[in-house]
Amino acid sequence: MPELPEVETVRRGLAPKLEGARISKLLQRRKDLRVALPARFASKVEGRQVVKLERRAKYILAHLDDGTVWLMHLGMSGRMMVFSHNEAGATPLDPHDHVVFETESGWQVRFRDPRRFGLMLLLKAKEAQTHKLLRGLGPEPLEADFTGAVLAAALKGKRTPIKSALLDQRVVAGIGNIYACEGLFLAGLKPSRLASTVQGEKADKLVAGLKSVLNRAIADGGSSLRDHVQPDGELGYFQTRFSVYDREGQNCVVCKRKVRRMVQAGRSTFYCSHCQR
DNA sequence: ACGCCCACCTGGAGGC
DNA sequence: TGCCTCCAGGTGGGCG
Repeated sequence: MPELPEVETVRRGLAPKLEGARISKLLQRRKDLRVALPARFASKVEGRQVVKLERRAKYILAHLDDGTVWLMHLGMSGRMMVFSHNEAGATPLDPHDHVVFETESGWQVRFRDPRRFGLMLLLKAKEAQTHKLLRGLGPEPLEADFTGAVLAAALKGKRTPIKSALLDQRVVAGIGNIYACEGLFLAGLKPSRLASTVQGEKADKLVAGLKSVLNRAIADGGSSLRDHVQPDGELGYFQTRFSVYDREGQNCVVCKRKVRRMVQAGRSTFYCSHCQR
């Protein structure tokens, strides 16, 4: 599911409702997602105020007023849905609404995740920097310090296809299957190219391609394929702008030759064999 | 240490 | 209509 642009879209949708708000009630409808939910989850969150919502890679971090960090990941099929008090009353819960919480200001948020690959954890303030899920993450691709030289250094010696390397969250954080394919297309790089050969100008172009596609996707509210919707229920529409992803057999937007699909490390890769070298 | 493969889940789409 | 197979925005663990 959700990659960086979708997670950022969710963060931006939740922030106006949650930042500064106090959690009045939390309902945990299932004990475990990808990992066990926090013990005594409700009692640790109820009464706390959300100070700030932050995104790191594909994680959303809700900083609470006691220093706790409420860590959320949407997995493949997770979404956040925001309802006003009245809307919530008129909308029955779905069997996959695993965590439901309310703010004193009258919002209800539902975390719905049919496949349950997502997670919610509570980290103590000190843990937040060192927790194993966050510790090894690579640079944020939209930060100014993510440059061609930085990417090139991370790829040095990597004997894996560049497509697979981009999915490695230690190399760069937040890229998933869609934006790896799209970024490589924009950079004119063949997905099967050995990662270690992406150096110099090639790395510069790849960084530019990734930043460009991520920024445009965020501006469009992310890509709504199967599960992603913005917290207010609006669909993202970046999927209508894909150059290669999910376009097998259709014409390349640049050269009009057929877009191809192959499987790398068990994941579909879409590319144009003429435009990408 | 590194790279590959699988498992973890559910649901939707398409074929017969 | 129904059943069966394949596929899906992720990721961490185990294996060689």
